[in-house]
Amino acid sequence: MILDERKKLILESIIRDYVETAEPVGSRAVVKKHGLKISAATVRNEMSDLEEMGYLEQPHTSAGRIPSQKGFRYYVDCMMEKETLDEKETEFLLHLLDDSFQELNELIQKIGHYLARITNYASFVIVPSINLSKFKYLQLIPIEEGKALLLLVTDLGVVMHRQIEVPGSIKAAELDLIGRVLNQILAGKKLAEVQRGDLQALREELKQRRRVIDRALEAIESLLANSNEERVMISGALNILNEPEFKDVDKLRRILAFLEEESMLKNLLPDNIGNKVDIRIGKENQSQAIQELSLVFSGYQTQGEKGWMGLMGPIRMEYWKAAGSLDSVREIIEEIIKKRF
Amino acid sequence: MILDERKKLILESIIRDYVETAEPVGSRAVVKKHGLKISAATVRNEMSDLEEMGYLEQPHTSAGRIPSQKGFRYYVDCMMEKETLDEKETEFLLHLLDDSFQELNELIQKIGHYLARITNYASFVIVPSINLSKFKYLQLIPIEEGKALLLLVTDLGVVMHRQIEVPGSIKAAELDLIGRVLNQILAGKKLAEVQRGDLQALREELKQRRRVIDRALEAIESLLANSNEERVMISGALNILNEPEFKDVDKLRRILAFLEEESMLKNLLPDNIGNKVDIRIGKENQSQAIQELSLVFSGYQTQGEKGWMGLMGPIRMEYWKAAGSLDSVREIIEEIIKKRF
DNA sequence: ATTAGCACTCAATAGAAGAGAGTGCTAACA
DNA sequence: TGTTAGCACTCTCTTCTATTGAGTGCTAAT
Repeated sequence: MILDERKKLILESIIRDYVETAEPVGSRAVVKKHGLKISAATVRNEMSDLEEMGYLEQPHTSAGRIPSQKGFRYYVDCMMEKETLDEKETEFLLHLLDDSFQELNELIQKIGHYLARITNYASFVIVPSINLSKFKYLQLIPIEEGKALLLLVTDLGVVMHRQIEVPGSIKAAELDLIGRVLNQILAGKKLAEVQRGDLQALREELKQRRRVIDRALEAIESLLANSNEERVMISGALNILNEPEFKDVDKLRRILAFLEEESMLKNLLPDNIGNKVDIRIGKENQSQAIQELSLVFSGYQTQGEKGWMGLMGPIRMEYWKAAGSLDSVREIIEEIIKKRF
Repeated sequence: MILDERKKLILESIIRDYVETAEPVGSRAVVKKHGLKISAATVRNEMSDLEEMGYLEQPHTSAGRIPSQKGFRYYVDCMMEKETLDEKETEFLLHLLDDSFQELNELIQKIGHYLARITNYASFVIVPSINLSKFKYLQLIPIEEGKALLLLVTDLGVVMHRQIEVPGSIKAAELDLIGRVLNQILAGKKLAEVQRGDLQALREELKQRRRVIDRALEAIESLLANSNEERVMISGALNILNEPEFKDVDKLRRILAFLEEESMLKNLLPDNIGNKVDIRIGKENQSQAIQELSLVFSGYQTQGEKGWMGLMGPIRMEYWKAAGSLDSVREIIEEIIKKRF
C-alpha cells in the first residue's frame, strides 16, 4: 500500500506526537506542531482516510486519533529512519566495556544494562548456549581426601567446574593421568558432539579407574546439561513502570510475571538468527502475555556464537531509537569480541 | 505496658482480621469473628482505650480501627506465637534441597526462592563474604599460548578462577612450580589475612618469574576484592504487587527501585549476626524507602560463615508465619550444611 | 461494669450539569 | 476538484450534590 506524501507526513506527525505524549492527537495539533501550510479541516479529511485504511483509530468519537498497530507497522516498514547512537554515547559505551570484563557473559550483561539505561525500555539478552563452542581443556584436581575438582574450559575461555567424589586412595598423579586421557579424547570436539558417543567409549577404555571416570563423566554431562540452556538476562524491567499505559497494577502484574519467567522469551524469537533488527508490534507477538508490548531485537554473532539482544517497550515505542541503538551496539560488541578473543 | 486479657484478645482479633482483609475492623466484626460473649458497645469502649494507648488508630471518624505500628510491635513482642513449618512443608523443603546443589550459593538461593514461595512475601538472602573462609588450594593452569588460568579453592569448596597473561615462553612445569610455591605460602590462611603482607613478601621470594607472579597476585587480589562483597539475593519481589496497599504505581516504583538496589539492604541490618528472628516494622526501618514495609529476618551460621535471610512484606504482615518459617528454615539449612560439609 | 439505643460523622457511590476537545458535515471559495 | 471556514454534535472528564451505609461516641438504663 502506497501513501502519498501528505498522508505520510500526517501519519508521522501523529505517531511522533502520540509516542511522546501517550494522548490522542487532534487535527489542530498536527497542523501546529509541524507548521503545515494546510488547514485543520484538510488534515481531518486525510485523517479520516487514514482511519478508513486502518492506520489510525479513534478511542471515541470526539477524541483525536491514535496510530493503530498497522499504522506503526507501516511507519516502521516504509518510513522510519533509525537513530543510531551518537558519538558521545558510542564513546561512553566503549569506555564502559574496555577490558573491564573477564568473560563473555559479563560483557553481554553489561550491554544489557546499558541498552536499558539509554533507551528507558526493558532490555533482554539471550546468551548462546555454550553447546556450540569447542571443548578445549579439562583437568582433574585433587582437593581433599575423597574429593576432586573437574575443571573444563571451552575455546572461548568459559570455565566451568564441578566437584566429584573419588576414592580416598587415589593419588594425585593418577588423577592427573586420567585427566590427560580424557583431554586427549575430547580435545577440539564441539561440546555438543561430546555428548553422543565419546563418553561411552571412554568408559570402556579406562576400566581400571572406573569409579573416578564414571564420576568425571557424570560431572561433564551435568555441566553440559546446565550450559545447554541458553541464558536469558533482562535489565531495566522497572522501566515499564514509567509508561502511562501500565499504571494499572493488573496489567503490570501480567507483564512483570512474564518477564520473570525469562525462559518464555526465547520461544518468541525466530528460529534462525540473522543480524538485522526485527520488530514485533503488540499483537504480532505470539504470547498472549505481551501483546500490549512491542519487541525490537537483533541477533548478534561472534565467531560461531549466536545470540539475541533486544528491547521491550509499550506499543507506543520509539522504534527509531530502539532499532538504531541496537544496530550500533551490535556493531560495537562484535568489534570488541573480534579484537579480544 | 501490660494489657489485660480482654484487651489482648481484642487487639489480636483486630490484627488478625486486618492482616487478612486490609480493611479497618469495626466493633461488630470483632464480636462476630471471635464469637465473644461481650457486646459490640463494650468492645467499642475497649477499642477506644486501645486507641488512646496508641495501639490502634482510626483512618477517619466513622471507620473501624486498624492496628498502629506500635500495636503490631506489641503483638509481636508480647503475644505472638510463631507458626513454624508443618511436617509436609519441612518434608518438601528437605526433598527440594537434597543433594541437588553443588555449592553453598546454590543452596542459599534455593532457600530464598522457597521462602518467597511459601510465604508470598519477598525474600532476601545475604551470602557471607568469602573473606572469612580459609584459603585452601591454588593452581596455575596453562590454557593456551600466553594465557593461564588461576584457580582458587576455599575450604568450604567455593571455587573461583580468573585468567591471567603469562609470557608465551613459560613452560607448564614452571607454572606448576610457581603454583606450588604460592600454595605453600598461602595454605591454611584466612583469605582476609592473605591480603595484608604475604603478597608483598612473595613478590620478593620469586624474583625470577616476576611477571607471572605479579599477574597471579593481581588476580588473587581481584578475586578477593570481588568476593569481599556480601552478595544479596532477592526473590519474589513481585509478590508485593499482590498487596492492596501497593496498588498505587508510585509507591510500587519506590519500593521496587529500592529492591533493585540490592546492596541497600545490608545497611539496614544490625552489625552482629545472632540467630534469633528479628523484626523491623515500618518506620522502625532506617531507610526512608521501605518505611511502608516490614522486615522479618534472622541470621544463620554455618561453621564460621554468617549470613542473613529474611522476608519483606507490608506492615500488615503475617508476622507469625514469617518468623516461624524463618526459624524452621534456618534450622534445616544449618543441619544440611553440617551434614554436607 | 455492661449494654441498648440513637444521633452523628465521614467516605464511598451515583447521578446531574457543565466544560472542553475534537470531529464530521455542509457550503463557500479558488 | 481540492481546500477551507463554520457550526452542530458527540463524548469524555471534571465538578458538584445527594444519598447511602458503616461505624463510632455518648447517654441512660440495667
